[in-house]
Amino acid sequence: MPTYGDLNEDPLDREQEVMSFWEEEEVFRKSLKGTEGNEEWVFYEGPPTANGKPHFGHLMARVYKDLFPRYKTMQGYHVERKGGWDTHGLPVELEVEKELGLENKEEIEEYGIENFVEKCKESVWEYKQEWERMIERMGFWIDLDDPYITYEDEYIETLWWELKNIWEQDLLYKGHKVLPYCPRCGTGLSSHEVAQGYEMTEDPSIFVKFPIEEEDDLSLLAWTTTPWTIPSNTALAVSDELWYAKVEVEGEKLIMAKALLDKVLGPDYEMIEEFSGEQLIGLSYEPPYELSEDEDAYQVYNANFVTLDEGTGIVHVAPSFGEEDAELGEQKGIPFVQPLDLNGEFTSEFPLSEGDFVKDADDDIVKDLEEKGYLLKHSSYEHEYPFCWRCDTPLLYFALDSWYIETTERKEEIIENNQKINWYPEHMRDGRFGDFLDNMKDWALSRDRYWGTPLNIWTCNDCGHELSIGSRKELIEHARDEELAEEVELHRPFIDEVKLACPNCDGEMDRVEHVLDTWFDSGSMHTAQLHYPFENKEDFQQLFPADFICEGQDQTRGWFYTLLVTSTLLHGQSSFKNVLVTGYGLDSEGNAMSKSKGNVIDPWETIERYGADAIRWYLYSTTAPWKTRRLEEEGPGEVLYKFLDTVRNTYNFFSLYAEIDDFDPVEVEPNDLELSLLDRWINSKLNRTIQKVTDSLDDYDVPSATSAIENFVDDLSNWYVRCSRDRFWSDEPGEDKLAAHHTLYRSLLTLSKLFAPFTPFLAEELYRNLKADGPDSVHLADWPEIISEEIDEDLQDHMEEVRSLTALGRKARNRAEIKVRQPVSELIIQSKRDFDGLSGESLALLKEELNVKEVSFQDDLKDYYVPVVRPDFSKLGPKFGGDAQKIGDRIEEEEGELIAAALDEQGRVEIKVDGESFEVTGNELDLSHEPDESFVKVENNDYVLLLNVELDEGLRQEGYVRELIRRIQQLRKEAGFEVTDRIELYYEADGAIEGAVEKYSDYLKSETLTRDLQAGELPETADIESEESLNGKRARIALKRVG
RNA sequence: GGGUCUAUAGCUCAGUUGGUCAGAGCGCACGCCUGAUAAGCGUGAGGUCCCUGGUUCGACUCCAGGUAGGCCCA
Repeated sequence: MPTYGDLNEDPLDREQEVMSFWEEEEVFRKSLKGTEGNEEWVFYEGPPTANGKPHFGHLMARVYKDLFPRYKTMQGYHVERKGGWDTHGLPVELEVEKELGLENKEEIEEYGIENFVEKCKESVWEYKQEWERMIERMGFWIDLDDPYITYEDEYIETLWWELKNIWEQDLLYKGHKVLPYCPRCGTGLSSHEVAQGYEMTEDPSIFVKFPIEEEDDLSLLAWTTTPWTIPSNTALAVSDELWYAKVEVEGEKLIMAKALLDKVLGPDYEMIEEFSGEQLIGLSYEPPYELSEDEDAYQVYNANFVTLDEGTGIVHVAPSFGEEDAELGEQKGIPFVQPLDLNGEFTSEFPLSEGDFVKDADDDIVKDLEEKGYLLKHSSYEHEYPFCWRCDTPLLYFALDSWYIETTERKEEIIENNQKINWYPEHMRDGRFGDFLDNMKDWALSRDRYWGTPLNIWTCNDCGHELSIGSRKELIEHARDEELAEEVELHRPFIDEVKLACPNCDGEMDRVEHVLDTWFDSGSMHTAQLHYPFENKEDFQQLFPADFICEGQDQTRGWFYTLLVTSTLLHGQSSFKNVLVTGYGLDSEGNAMSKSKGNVIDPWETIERYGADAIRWYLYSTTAPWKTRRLEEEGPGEVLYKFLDTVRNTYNFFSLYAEIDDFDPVEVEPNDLELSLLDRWINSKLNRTIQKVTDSLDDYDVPSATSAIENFVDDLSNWYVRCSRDRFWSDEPGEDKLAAHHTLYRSLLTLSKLFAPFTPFLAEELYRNLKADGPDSVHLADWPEIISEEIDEDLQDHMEEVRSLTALGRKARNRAEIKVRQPVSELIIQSKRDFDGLSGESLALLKEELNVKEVSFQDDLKDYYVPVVRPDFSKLGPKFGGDAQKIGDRIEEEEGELIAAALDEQGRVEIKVDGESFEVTGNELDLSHEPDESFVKVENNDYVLLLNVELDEGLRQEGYVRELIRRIQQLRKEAGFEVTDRIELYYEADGAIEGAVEKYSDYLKSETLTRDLQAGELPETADIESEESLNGKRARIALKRVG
């Protein structure tokens, strides 16, 4: 005979046990093995970097990254889940620099690149265990035994193959563009990196005068927040669409935009003349620092970026700083002055600040400008400025040698491929992501750093020929030293040792020193994770492209973009078909969580309080994946107590009676069961739920799926079980009881499968406690199938009527202040709609739930209503003056029926007071119909209910007995009796109660499993005794267990 | 400055092509129910559906413009 046992009360115990089970039985591996050969449903892991700790935000995407693969696996797909680690890049180098106390690139090179790179390789695993522990603890199934690792030679080899492919398509080029540059890190940054570093900062705000050569004492007024760029000024820009003005202020003449005069100069200026910006174009001016001798320098140009938003309408242009400046400079051939070295320090070209870092030179430059009379105003200004996203150094724009992928060449195709991607939410496709594609720039691919995938291009020292190497084999073929090429690690500095022979002139070729933007690493994982095309050619056919990826919205310009670009260039299509974008988690105040604010939620704290299932369900059920949400620390707790515990209790109820009755599902032939109304109802609901959950998940609509499950659990626990309780504890084994057991069993077992992708631990325990046959783990089980014949909409609607009538009936009881344990004689129902009424089982159910003897349905309730007449003093007063009050009183005393009859016949009524007679008409009275006092009336939009509230002696007696039974049950529980224990019952009470007990003794005895019932003195040997007040009557009762 | 999302009860959130939708859960107050219950049920308090205009017979819903916040981009 089966034993079921209770579910663990402590979720932490449960989750530990389940984890051990998974590990011992290798359930994850079995789930992959079991689906081998089936259709693939391809998932790609966006690789995390393990040199930082995992935090709560990482869970936001990862819960979904686990949910869907589990779901699809249960549906029979084979879902490979290869883990991955992102290992290269500046963040790693910075960690190591910090650890070693290195300040800049010179110090790194002094320390030795080899040692440095070795440290980087260690550093990327710093928090690997922390990550693994978290992933395991949260029940995330992903293969971490055989992950792809972006720094491994094989991975790099594929990247080289890809790069060569791109090279051969003529899409890889070297440019000399002005690039955002971090002087501390010594490398250029790509646009997606710059984007991450905008920060509010306070800078000086200065208005600088640029004297015009053509006219004495006349200056153009320009504004800047970066005094250190003034030495590099080589042009001014105005807009030909704006109006400018010449004004006089304190004896000097200035030109600036007319609209901004008041804002900049205040009221104390004198207008001289106004003109279009066009007239300024081409003017020459005298710069404060004349660092350029170029003829084209120091002139006024037209530029469309000039606005009236801030400043003076005249923009100081330093093409070496600022992207717009650089673009204008390029267009107009404005000379480029950059008195800075690669560390961001002024060179001897600008002696005033030689050796100073740019930002530190601000004060000196401002002071100098002031002394020389170039400064009009000086204050400070808060604005956004790009900083290096890693080290917080302000970025500069430098013209650097840099390698690019010419993505713009293939822009159309990339955009086209994006259209084929299913984005969740949909607006990402044409919204944020589509916008980004529309504004596409070539991908600045190279970095002047150390720890990264080396760019696979060698240049001939003699003839300048460039060669792209696409594999180790090619490397060996071209290498001067074959042995070295065979063994060399594909990293700096080792790979730099490999010299090639130029195929053109046989000269010596050196590798260019660059490494790659690390986004190329992760963005190429669709191919590189399999070491394709060097291995796994067949697997690649199966595993490209992905059906599903899922990451945070911050990956829009990151991984999502690079995945699409690389796969379009290499394979002509997107590498993912469906992408689920997850939103941000904010703290309870609505602020983004950040280390600096100290408001980051520690996931471990939450896990150890509520467990992984609670966190998972909380995240799944609160809102759509892509929405920004406020995370409440108590959220998972509510989920646990309210929802998961309800599931546990429902199961425990089943288990209790199933064990008492030796219920064995294997022995049941479901088709032979005689199902009750409730059974058929919950079966219908169950199938509907399966359908809803399946549809919702197929649509990546997670909250709809969870809410369908929550509704089902509510139906099961609070209606099915609640109404079926007596079926379970009835003494007679029989068909009905078996049907109840089996129906509940089936609901719970199916529920465990529906739960499996969401709350894998609870689902597992539930399943394993229940299962009679089938696989050992719910995660090896099939997703439940819908039996559509069992769905009965009419039945569901019908039950809704019952439930709604029950609720309304309880409201009536509440209003009448009669508790449910007190039986009442009748309930009369009038429906406001077409309604056939209830009969049979559903009627019995309603009577049972409302504890009412008779229920009748009536089309018309007029028999139950009596007319009620009330005086309307606003009418009586004016008419009868001082007599109005006594007439009113008299009307109140009179039978409403009589007055109503008189009004009906004659339209008026004689009221006699103190022998005087008054005539009152209908409109001086308020006539209404109300149920007589023996009824309480309630109604809603659908029904009117009349509850008969008159209690006769018989009903009262039953009430006492019901009350007594309830107390006895409570005492049984307090005494710790088993539900099957028989008892002796002693009582001593008021006569009214005694009479009731005698009358209903059989009922009382069977409900409380009483073998022997005795009135009189309570024995001293009782196990428990108590004095109770039953509906105001005193009773003492005692219980003794007799086994 | 641009794009995008969001704004509904004290809190977290639903509100389906404009018309019984002003809602759920949590929290609070009172009552009820309980051989499974950290549960459940009923009632009540609590709302300018961010603001202002517009379209319409009718707007939480559609449009425009603002305000505030998140993210992304300049």
